[in-house]
Amino acid sequence: MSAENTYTAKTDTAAPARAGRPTDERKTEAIIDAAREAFFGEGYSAASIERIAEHAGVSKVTIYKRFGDKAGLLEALVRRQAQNMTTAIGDANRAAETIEAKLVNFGFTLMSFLFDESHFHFDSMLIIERERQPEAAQRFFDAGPGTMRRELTAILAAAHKRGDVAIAKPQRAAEDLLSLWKGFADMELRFGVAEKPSPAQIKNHVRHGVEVFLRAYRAD
Amino acid sequence: MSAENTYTAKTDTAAPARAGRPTDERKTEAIIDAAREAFFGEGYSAASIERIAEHAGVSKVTIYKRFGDKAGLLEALVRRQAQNMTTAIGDANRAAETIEAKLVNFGFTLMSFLFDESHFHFDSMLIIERERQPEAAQRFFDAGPGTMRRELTAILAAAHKRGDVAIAKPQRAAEDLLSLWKGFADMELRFGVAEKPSPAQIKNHVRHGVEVFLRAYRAD
DNA sequence: TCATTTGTGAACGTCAACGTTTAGTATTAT
DNA sequence: ATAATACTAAACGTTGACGTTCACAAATGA
Repeated sequence: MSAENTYTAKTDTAAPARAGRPTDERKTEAIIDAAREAFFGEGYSAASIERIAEHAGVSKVTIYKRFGDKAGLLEALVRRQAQNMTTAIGDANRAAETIEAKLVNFGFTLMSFLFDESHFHFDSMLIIERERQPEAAQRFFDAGPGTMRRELTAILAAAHKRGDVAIAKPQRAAEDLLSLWKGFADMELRFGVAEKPSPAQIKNHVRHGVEVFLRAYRAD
Repeated sequence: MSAENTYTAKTDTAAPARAGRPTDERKTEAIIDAAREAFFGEGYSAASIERIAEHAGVSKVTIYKRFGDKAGLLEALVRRQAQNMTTAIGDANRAAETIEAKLVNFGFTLMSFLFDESHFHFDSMLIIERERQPEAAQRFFDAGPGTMRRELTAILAAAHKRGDVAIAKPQRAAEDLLSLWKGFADMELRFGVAEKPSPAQIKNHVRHGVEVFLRAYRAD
């Protein structure tokens, strides 16, 4: 929150300029990574801080010093995850010629991120655990799915204004398209292989979704 | 497995015709109901057998006598849930005039079931917990989503043959429609109210999904 | 009535995890 | 060198949950 950090080009810890031994930022990363894997894979309750510490190559006390308790660790992870998502979506909103290309672009970046981060487990976990951490969950959904929906809604509304599509209710249409994309992933996860699909497969999924969507919403 | 049960019209326990005190079948129901609520609401690990017993108005020992252990209880619940789902889908596949009415019919029954049973929590839980109970999860997915997909695929293929729609790959189209339906529910769950939507709202959701779907797949 | 089975309540042993404390080591600025 | 901070390993107290055991009550057929 305050502005007392200094930055270097690399991941190297910047000089803290004061006090004793500097905190090793890579440890924080390692902890969050291990927490992600644990929380994603086993769910919040089943995941144990002891195993997270071991897997991160870090003492248990370090985790408590930095994150307070288990809930605090979850909260930090949620915050990080939402932030990752936001930047990924920012990247996705780059220029493209046709509305079709724009949508494929957006969808591909989004779906790649979701698959890459095993995001569905996270989703699942948060839905269950949101009674325990309502604010964190809310913040995540706002930053994640909420932003996606807003961005996509804006894209569709603009396309409608240009006459590329015929969309009376852009938010609902955005939900439709998101559903088509996400549905693929759900099916994949339930029936299919647990391995994450190749970029080519993801692109096919996304393309198909856009195709169906545009057949339904194409301006005549 | 064996055929030594006798049946009456009601939920009343049939006469066991042998031995000492008859098992109270309503207790089994109460246990499964409580387990459903607990597993749905908190996830497998967080749910405690002690609380389930208390909530079911039953001794803890009774649960262990009937289900062996916690995993056994989950397995029984999964079995029951899959069976409920199958019968619900059977009901959904009744006759209707137009393809549109058929699809709305199917979707409405399906979505009503999903919402009514807070099925998404269950889904979420199973995805996380399937490492612990792969066979049970597989059986559930086959009986639930798998059956849905098969049934819907058949309906769409038949409609294609009659020339009502233009669908080259019926299974993919079925996934599209299921995605559109389920996506609504997901959004609802993430952003919206936690309360379950009214039948009218569900019907609106389903109708909209069918509408979009048919605009995309309508035979010209 | 008696044998048989279901079910209860309370207590028990065990274990895993949370979160804390302590004593000591590592790494930095002064 | 010294003070200050980060970090570790190991032990600790506590809690909650799993699953079991035991003595006893309840419900039924013979």
